[in-house]
Amino acid sequence: MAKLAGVSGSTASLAFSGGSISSATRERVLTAARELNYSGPDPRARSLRQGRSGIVGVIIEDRVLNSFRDPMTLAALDGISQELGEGSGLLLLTATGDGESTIQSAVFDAAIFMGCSPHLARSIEIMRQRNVPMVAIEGQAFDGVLAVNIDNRHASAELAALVHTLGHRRLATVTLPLTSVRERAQLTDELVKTATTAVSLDRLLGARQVFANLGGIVAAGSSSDEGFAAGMELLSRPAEERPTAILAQSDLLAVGVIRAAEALALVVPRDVTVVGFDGARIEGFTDHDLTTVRQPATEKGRAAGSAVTALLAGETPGDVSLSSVLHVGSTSGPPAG
Amino acid sequence: MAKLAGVSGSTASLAFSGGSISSATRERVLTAARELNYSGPDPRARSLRQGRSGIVGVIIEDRVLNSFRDPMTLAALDGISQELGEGSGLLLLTATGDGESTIQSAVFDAAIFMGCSPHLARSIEIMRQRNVPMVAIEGQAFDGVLAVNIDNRHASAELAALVHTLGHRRLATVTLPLTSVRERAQLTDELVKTATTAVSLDRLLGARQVFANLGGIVAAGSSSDEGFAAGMELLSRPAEERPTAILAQSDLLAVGVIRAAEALALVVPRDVTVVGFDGARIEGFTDHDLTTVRQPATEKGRAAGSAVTALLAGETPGDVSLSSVLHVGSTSGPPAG
DNA sequence: CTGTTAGCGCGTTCAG
DNA sequence: CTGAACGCGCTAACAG
Repeated sequence: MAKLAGVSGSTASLAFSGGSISSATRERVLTAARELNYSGPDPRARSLRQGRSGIVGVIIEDRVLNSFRDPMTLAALDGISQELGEGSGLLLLTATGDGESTIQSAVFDAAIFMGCSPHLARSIEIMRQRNVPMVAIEGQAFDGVLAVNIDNRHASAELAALVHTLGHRRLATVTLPLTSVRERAQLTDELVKTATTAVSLDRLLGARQVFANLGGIVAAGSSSDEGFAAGMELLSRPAEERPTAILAQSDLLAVGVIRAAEALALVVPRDVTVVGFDGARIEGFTDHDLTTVRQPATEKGRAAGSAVTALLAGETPGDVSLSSVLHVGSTSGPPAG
Repeated sequence: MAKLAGVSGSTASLAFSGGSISSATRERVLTAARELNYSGPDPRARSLRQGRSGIVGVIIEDRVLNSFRDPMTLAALDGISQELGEGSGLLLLTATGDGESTIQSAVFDAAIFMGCSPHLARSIEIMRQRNVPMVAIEGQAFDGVLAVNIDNRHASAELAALVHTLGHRRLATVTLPLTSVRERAQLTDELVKTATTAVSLDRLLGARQVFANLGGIVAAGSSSDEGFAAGMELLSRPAEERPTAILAQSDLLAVGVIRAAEALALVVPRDVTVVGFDGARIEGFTDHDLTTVRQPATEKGRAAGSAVTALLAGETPGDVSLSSVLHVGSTSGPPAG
């Protein structure tokens, strides 16, 4: 025990954690510590004793690269980080949901799920037993998990209504992945039934409030490449069959769809209306002003962070619901003819 | 002690950590645990006892958003995550270098610095005393910190040589930030002297091996907006004074410079040659094939991850140096006239 | 203001 | 293969 050296017992503890102690003694302790190459309390022991580690777990279900290439997810992470400050670290855990992951053996005081599906039910169960506060950002509702959501369904319906008002009747959607499978596919009812990703499902259901049987393509992720591929598939048809409007579930997808349209010599919005979702500022997309819904991405993170803080302080904050705002840009217009 | 319940003492430990134990007993322990709502060993206590937490700290000096908006940094993080696998979590620590940050009190077994400056000297000192293995990705060399680097200087010189060979003699550079100050500025010798960011400095020095007094602008970050602003500043001059080539220290900056050129009605590469650095796939930048240097970004992360694994296993791996490869695209050409 | 005592929850001995 | 004792490094409470 390094403390017994120069001075005394656990008075050292106070010296390091800034307890009430005479500054003379504190000096003595600190110099003694230096001579003995003692660098302050061991974080592990401290966290055992205090029952707190200052770590907040952030659980994502995909690879790091895929998750944070999406500007909205990254913004949310940034919001969390801002709100929690330098006082606490963010423990990034990727849980694909298969076996026992680190999530069960890792040290953290609270958990934030970012867009996670119910695959993690078992992990959640364990954390609940341990009394670890949990917050889910746009995840499926779970008992004992505080939810931070945006009005996906409503906003999506609003966007669809706009398109409907413009006069469009034959349209298609490009959705985000509905499950953890990352493969492009036709949007079928069967697929919808097995959907586990709340965000995608809500946005779809919102759109279907206006266009009941809306079909289209499920993308393998949120990128303009995926949007391009889906766009090519949807728009490579004779004008009479081709959708006159496409609802993409993210701005990145929408940008890809627009590129596909241009590659097919179609003019947006004259030949086809394209709308997105997110309100992301996309590098190099300056030719058009995308019609979309702007969601408060950073705010989601902040709200989650502040909820965690409150929960750790023993308070009992309620669910949070944030709202997005419609932005009518230049990529939507009445159908041709 | 939950264990004393259904069965026995600390035999439970073996049941959970998979020690040699009769599977009958294990079953008994596990069911008893379930009934008692005992969810396995407490991570905090376990980590104290074992001296291992399964957590690797990743230290960045900027906001989360700024750091990971850069595709290279994100790719490196992904590489780390891939290499370490689900077995260990990544603890994201933002250390601006001011006061005592979480870095000193956080629980982790090893640390990876991503592009960190010597501001963290004190933190590093502490971790060294604690015997926490450290790896730096493109950071300044530090005693006891394993370095994972790419050949910034060499690659930059190679790129500059290409431009020189093409016949350019009047040029400018747009560098990444040289210090932790995020402000656009003229590149002065004074600024270079106070530089703390190894990457930027190395790339500059490499270019100066070919163009001795190369001047230009220090950007406030790696984004096309910054590149645009710098490009406007450099290119808004009469043709006789205007640089005929611009060396940007990142692809995002280069893209911005090209946009600035286009905004000024200059044609690339006829009126001005623009080269980047990174080899990033940039969303929506498809008109040009950027002349640049492709660096192995994911590899950097993997190398760091694998070094950490080795260090934790008690091995003593050496520094890693990865090399980039020149890519001659369509944004470079001989000077006009 | 300082020193003493008693665990935090677990992994590891060592004897049975 | 099991059960009992000990200690990891620290800190909350209390006694001096």
